[in-house]
Amino acid sequence: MTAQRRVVAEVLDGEHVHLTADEVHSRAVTKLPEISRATVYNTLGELVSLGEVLEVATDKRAKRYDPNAHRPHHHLVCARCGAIRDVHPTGDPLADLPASERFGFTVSDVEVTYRGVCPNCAAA
Amino acid sequence: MTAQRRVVAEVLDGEHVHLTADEVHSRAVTKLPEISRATVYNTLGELVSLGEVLEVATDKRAKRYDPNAHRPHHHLVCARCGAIRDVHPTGDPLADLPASERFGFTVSDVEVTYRGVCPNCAAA
DNA sequence: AATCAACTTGGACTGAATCCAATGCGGGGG
DNA sequence: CCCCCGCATTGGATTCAGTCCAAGTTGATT
Repeated sequence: MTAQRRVVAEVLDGEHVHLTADEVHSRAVTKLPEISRATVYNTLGELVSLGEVLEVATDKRAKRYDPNAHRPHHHLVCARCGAIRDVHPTGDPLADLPASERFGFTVSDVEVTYRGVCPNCAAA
Repeated sequence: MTAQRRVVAEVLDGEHVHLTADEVHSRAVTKLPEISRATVYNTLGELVSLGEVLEVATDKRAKRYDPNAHRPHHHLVCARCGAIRDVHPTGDPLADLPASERFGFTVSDVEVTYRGVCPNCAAA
C-alpha cells in the first residue's frame, strides 16, 4: 500500500460517481501532484481484479470506474449526455436465461444497461 | 447504393457473427480491393442509424457489429476468448425496472450482457 | 455533354489505454 | 544503522480504434 494507491482509493471512495481513468487521475493529482497516469491505470486495474471496483463500458469512449462493487446493481445511462445512475431492478436476469440458451457456457455474471433520456436532456 | 455499400452489407449478411469494423474492412477488401476504412466506418454508421445493424460494445476493445438487428436479443460473452453468442432470455428486463428506479428518465431500451466461460475455454 | 451533389479516398489526427526501460523507494537482513 | 533487493512508479513512446478533412470520383439529371 503506497501513497499513490491510497490516493486513488480515496478519490474513488470520495465521490460516488462513475469517473473515467483520466478523471480519477486529475483528481488524484490535486492530492499528490507527481502521480502518473500509468500508476492510476495500474491501480485501477488492480482494484478491478480485487473486485473492489467495477469497470463500466456503457459507451465506447473511456471506461468508467464504479466504486460501488459490493452491492449488485445495474446502470441507467442517458443517451444524450451520458449521465449514469445506479439502479436496482427487481428480478434476477440470470434466472431468465434458460439452460437451452447457455450453449454450454458457465454463466457467472450479467450486466444490464438501461438506456433513455434523463430529465435534464428531455427538458432541453 | 454504391458498390462499396453493397459490399459492406454483403459482408455483414454473409457471416452471422459479430465482426469488428476492421474485420468488416478486411473482408470487404477481398471483394473490392480499393475500399477504404473510412468508407466502411461511414457505411456501418449509416446502417446503425437505419436500424439495420446493432453496435455491441461488450469489451472496451473495438465495437462489434451485429447484423441480427430485427429480432430482439441479448449477448453471451466468453470472458476468456471474447466469443459472442446471441441469446434470447425469457422475461422483459424493462418491466423489472420500477418507476421509482427510473429517476425521471424516459427509458427506451435495455441491453443485457451475460458473461461466462465458453465450453472451449473451460476445456482448455 | 455539363453540372452538381453525394460518395469515396487516404492520410493526418485524436483519445484512450498499454508497454517498457529507467528510476525511486522501503523494509528486512546483516 | 546501512545496504541491497524487489516491487512500485514514472513518463514517454507506442498501439489501437475511430474520426476528420480536403481533394478527387462518380453518377444522376437535365
